[in-house]
Amino acid sequence: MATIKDVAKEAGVSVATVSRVLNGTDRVREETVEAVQAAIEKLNYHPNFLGRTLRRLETMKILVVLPTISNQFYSRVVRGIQDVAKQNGYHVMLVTTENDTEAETGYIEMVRRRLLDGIIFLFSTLPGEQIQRLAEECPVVVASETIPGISGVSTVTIDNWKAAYDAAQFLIANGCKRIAYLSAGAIYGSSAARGKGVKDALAEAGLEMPPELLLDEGLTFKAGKRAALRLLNLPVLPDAVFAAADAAAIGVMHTLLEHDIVAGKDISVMGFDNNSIAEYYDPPLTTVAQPQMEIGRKAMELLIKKIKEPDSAPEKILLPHQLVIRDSVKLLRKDGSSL
Amino acid sequence: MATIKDVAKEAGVSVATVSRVLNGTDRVREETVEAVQAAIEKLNYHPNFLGRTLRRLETMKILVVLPTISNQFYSRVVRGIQDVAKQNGYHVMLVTTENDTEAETGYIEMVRRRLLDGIIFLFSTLPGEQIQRLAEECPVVVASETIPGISGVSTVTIDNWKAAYDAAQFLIANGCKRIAYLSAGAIYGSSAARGKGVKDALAEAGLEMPPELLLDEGLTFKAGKRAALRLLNLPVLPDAVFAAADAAAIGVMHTLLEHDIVAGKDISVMGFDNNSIAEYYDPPLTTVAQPQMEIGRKAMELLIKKIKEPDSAPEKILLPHQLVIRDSVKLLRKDGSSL
DNA sequence: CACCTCCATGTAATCGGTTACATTTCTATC
DNA sequence: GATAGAAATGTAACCGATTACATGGAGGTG
Repeated sequence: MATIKDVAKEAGVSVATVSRVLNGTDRVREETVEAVQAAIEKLNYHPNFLGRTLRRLETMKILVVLPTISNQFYSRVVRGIQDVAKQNGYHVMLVTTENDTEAETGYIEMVRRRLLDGIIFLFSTLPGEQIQRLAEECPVVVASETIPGISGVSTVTIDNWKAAYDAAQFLIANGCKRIAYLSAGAIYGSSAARGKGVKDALAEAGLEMPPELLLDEGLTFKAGKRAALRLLNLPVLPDAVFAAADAAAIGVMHTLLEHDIVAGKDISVMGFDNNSIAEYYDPPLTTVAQPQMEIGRKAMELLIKKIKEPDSAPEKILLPHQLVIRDSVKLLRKDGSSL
Repeated sequence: MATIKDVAKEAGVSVATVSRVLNGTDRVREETVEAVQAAIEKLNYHPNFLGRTLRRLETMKILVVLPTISNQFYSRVVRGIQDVAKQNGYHVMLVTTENDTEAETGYIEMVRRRLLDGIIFLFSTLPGEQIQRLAEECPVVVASETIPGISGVSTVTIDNWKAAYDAAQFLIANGCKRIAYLSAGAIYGSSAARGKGVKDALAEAGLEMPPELLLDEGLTFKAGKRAALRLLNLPVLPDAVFAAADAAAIGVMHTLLEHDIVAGKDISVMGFDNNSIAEYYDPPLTTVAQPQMEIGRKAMELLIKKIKEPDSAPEKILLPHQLVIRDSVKLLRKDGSSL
């Protein structure tokens, strides 16, 4: 592996001159530039970033922490992050925690130890206080997900409570009285907020949420299938199932269909996120859309701001959500007479 | 940001002693260890990795290049990589190229410049020769995908030609004579190999592959839908559609169904990869399974070998594939009389 | 020709660690 | 109590770059 010294020797100049040619920071005579470039070419030299970043104390790299990569929702958020990152000359690296707290700790150490300029959490298995502490030392943004018990960290999310509240109200307006809610349990802060939104909407309509309709099997397709089986074992089926992710909602519809219960006709089903499968499944799924790209873009903008001005105050950004009405919810009045 | 010097001063020892405490490389008196640890605690010190790796010339980090993260296939391969990486103390970082050659070049520079110990390509937009050149300088493994025109680089794949050949033979054995093949065009080397497998199987049965049945719309759900529309515009529909990815096969089935053509009854459809949606779609999709986790594991093993012994010879590993027969292919003899 | 200026380049300090080697301190032995 | 050897710690070189400052030579001016 050639170093700057080898190049300098080869070209018959000092390392400083080579560095100047590499960075274009200072005037160098044309012939010298050519000699250096010839040496670089000949030795197939590539500057070692470590030396440079050690000196400059910035890496132009940021880290995004995801729960798992097999999720279309996150892939769109990441796209948004990458957009803004690219415009600003940053490289984006992704890591998945796969529920491995130890590994995640390793990754955040990389930020602490200045191997990366900042970090965006789209999820975390770590306790809020640890993230809080990290944020006091390094640029940190939390996006899409909320982490209980943190303040002083910039976040970009939708209003999960309101989104679920709106969804539940839509179901209630269409005659549903018993609404099951599928979540991923306590790991996801957003799940809890959404649960509360459903409960509050029900309460406002004078309804309640019996505990047997609160399922936290998880939010994958398979989890949806499991949840549906549990619902089928109940003495009476609920009027509606609201799942905190589209994949789970589709799992529910899939299993119900195996028992000849058709979503949109015999029962109402709603999802969350508006993945493309929601549009194409049969029946197309009514769901809550999040502005995924925009979440990513804003998160990266906040992170860059924090990198450039470490002392700037944290911001909490709420982006708008949207109900996407398709065919999986049984409408009370199809003619739209007074809905 | 505290440095090792600050800690040394605080603890009243030299930087060397602090370093020894941090790395446990040498004997240090118990009381000194405690004093240093107290200083570290007090200053909230975290060693800067750059200094260390600069000296040691290894980062214990590797990079995985993916086309996109919204693909379950890759997520399983990555899981396999992460398994082996973790056992060996490596951290795994992911980057997606999103068809951005320039960005990808940036990432491979990180490896060249020793910011990372090695790189696994699950895909690449770069010309084969560039990867070839990189592999001569740094540890590189190509997995799951093949890149045309490279030698001297370790690879882990299935036999894509044979897998497609087997799939086509299965279709032919079930009476299909006109088989459409959906691929992603020239970017993916595996697509081409699979195309050749189909063609060779057809040729062996005395059949041919008319050009209008060779579609390279891409391999997403939407691409499958587009391809189906093109097939529907043909004077006669093919007997079978073989897509080089499950998502595309399902897109095909989806659009055909909109025209009342039912896969498994009116037409045969096969996919590739055996994603979980293949199992749960209606009808469940007949497909070719790849040992995704194993591909990832083997790839990481090869990479570690290459990192430890840079001069070891490259290996080309072929892992077994498997036909997964479900209901999307119309079987000639349902009783199994002489299949 | 002396002197000043400017340009190109070299020298050496520096970033934050690690580590070979040197030095000091302690312990054991006679 | 002198001395050898081991243990603990310090000193300084080093990893590969960047960059402030020093230096030397060319060209211009009076």
